Amino acid sequence: MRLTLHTDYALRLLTYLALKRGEVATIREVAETYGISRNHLVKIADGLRHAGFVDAQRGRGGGLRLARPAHAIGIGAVVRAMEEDLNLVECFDPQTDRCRIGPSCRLKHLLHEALDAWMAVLDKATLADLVERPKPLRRLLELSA
Amino acid sequence: MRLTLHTDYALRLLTYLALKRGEVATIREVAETYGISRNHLVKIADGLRHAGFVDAQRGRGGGLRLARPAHAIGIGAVVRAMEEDLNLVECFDPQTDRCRIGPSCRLKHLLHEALDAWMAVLDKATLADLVERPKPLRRLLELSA
DNA sequence: CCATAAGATGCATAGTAAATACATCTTAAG
DNA sequence: CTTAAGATGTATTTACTATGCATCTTATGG
Repeated sequence: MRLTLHTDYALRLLTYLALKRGEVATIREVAETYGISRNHLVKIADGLRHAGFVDAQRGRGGGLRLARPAHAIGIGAVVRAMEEDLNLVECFDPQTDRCRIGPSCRLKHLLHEALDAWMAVLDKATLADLVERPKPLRRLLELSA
Repeated sequence: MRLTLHTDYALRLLTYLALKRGEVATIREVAETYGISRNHLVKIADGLRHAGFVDAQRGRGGGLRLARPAHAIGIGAVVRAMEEDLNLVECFDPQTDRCRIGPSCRLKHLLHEALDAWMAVLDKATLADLVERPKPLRRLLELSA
């Protein structure tokens, strides 16, 4: 059980933007800072834009910034937006379910319960909580204090 | 985020064995009943045997049976045994962690918390809970009432 | 004691999804 | 009108999961 890198990188990007305090950051800058693929991050930024978490400005001097204050960006919401497939098992999706005992299986309920518990934890936190202590983070990212 | 089919099939196999009430079932029989690959199920049965959930008897008249009563088989334990990789993100594993903000990142803690909440739900249930109402399940699997 | 039916094991292959790269288009600033 | 930025679509690579196949080991029954 893993989250996709998409989700991981999306949260890193948002963290970076939160630490920028409203200034724009370019995708290139963020990719180079974290040492990850610029092309890949483009897709992720696009996803975040479509989901309404970031605003993008094209052209010279452009870049990305948070579309809302950090405390208004829930971590659960970000995960739900980026993680396309939260079907833990085949039978979560009626389209793909081939399991014979589907109708009477209690496992599905249990796994749904577990997933709800997982999401509840993520829904309690916001991006602001992730950058509560900005100083060490800004140092690690080589952002001016 | 998905569980592997390994885990899914392992739980189906255990469910089948629980419904057999101590009688042996062959891997072939279980694979054919669920309509899944026999070869694949062999591997899964082997994993369950190594983890101590089932006993296997080779040779004619052999097969699988639960190594312990259903109420002593925790669902969380099965998931932990079958799901090799519970590293939700890169930074969960110090071996693979390349993230620059690792040391100060609060996300890791949050995701660990969420994973604990998820596991807590699974740890509360046992195989016995999954077959609490055996009749409809036995009918769906075409096991004699 | 041998034929057969079962699991055990290891290797090979296929299928799928994620990650990455590349090319081109659009937009805005100076 | 040049340059720097994001937008978009396609192609490729890679990794992992799932599956298949071949062979070995073990036990039972005739």
